[in-house]
Amino acid sequence: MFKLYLKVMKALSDRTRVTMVKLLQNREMCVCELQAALKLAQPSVSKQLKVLEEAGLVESRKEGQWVNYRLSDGSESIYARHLQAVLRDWLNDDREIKTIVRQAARLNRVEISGRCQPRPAPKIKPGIPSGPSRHKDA
Amino acid sequence: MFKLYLKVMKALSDRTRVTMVKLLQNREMCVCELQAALKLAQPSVSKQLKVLEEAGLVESRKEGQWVNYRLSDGSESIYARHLQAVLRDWLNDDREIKTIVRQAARLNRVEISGRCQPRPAPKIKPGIPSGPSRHKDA
DNA sequence: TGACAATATTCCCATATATGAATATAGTCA
DNA sequence: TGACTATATTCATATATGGGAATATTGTCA
Repeated sequence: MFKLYLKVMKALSDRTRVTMVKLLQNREMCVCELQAALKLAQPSVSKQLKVLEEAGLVESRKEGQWVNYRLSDGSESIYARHLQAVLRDWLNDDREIKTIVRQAARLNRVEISGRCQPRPAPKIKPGIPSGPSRHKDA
Repeated sequence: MFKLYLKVMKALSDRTRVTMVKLLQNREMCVCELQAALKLAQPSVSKQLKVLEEAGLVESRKEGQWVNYRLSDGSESIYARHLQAVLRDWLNDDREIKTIVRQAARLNRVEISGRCQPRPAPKIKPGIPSGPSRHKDA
């Protein structure tokens, strides 16, 4: 009980995670979209989503190659349910939140595709100098 | 706004501090009583109280040699006010909380006085072997 | 099947945080 | 004033936490 309370409260005591919740209040989003919205490394996004998930605050659902995250209904605990509810009203006028939410509204996973992971030119094995130039900036 | 929210949430995301709030829901308590109830070192208690105070969750008031802490009315922010309110209902059935709160009900600062700080025999200056045995176990 | 994209996991590092010991401060009382 | 008590602050330390790089995993598609 105490542990569950602490898990939910801690999950919602971090800037990144709360921003995620505020984003998900508008619509379901995949990791890649959240990453673009939050401007963080992909592993960071995945990890924070896991924290939220373990606190019973979000749920995930696979859709093709994507994993969509959405707010859970809070059935996990009164803490999750209650805080989900109040967070609908809180922080809506915060400048930082507003900016990110507004920008995220335009985000589209198809647009993001292909540049979601600007990987460092996937290891070219020595001896095979085949394709050095990827569609890095096209 | 976001910062204020985070301050309140973080303040209430720690086991010790939440327990303090639950204790203070019953009555005003001095540092020394809280220390006895929580079985922590005195500096730890003072520091956590400061965190709660800066989040607008508790207030302090001097009374003679004591400093009494009580819950604030939450006028600092909607976050403080709201969480104060829900915390009245939450965790009341938690075993840990119940035990501590029950024990604290019997606490009395006068009883505690004199053994609140079982200090390590306050530095006897060399050359003055006057009083070696204090009322350590009486 | 093989290349690639999206996501998760592991590992490492920098920072934050909770705690206690030592110490400082402030008030009380004889 | 001086000893003592309650509280606050400073300092050091162990642990927790958030972030990214590298890597693993999984699914899609040609």
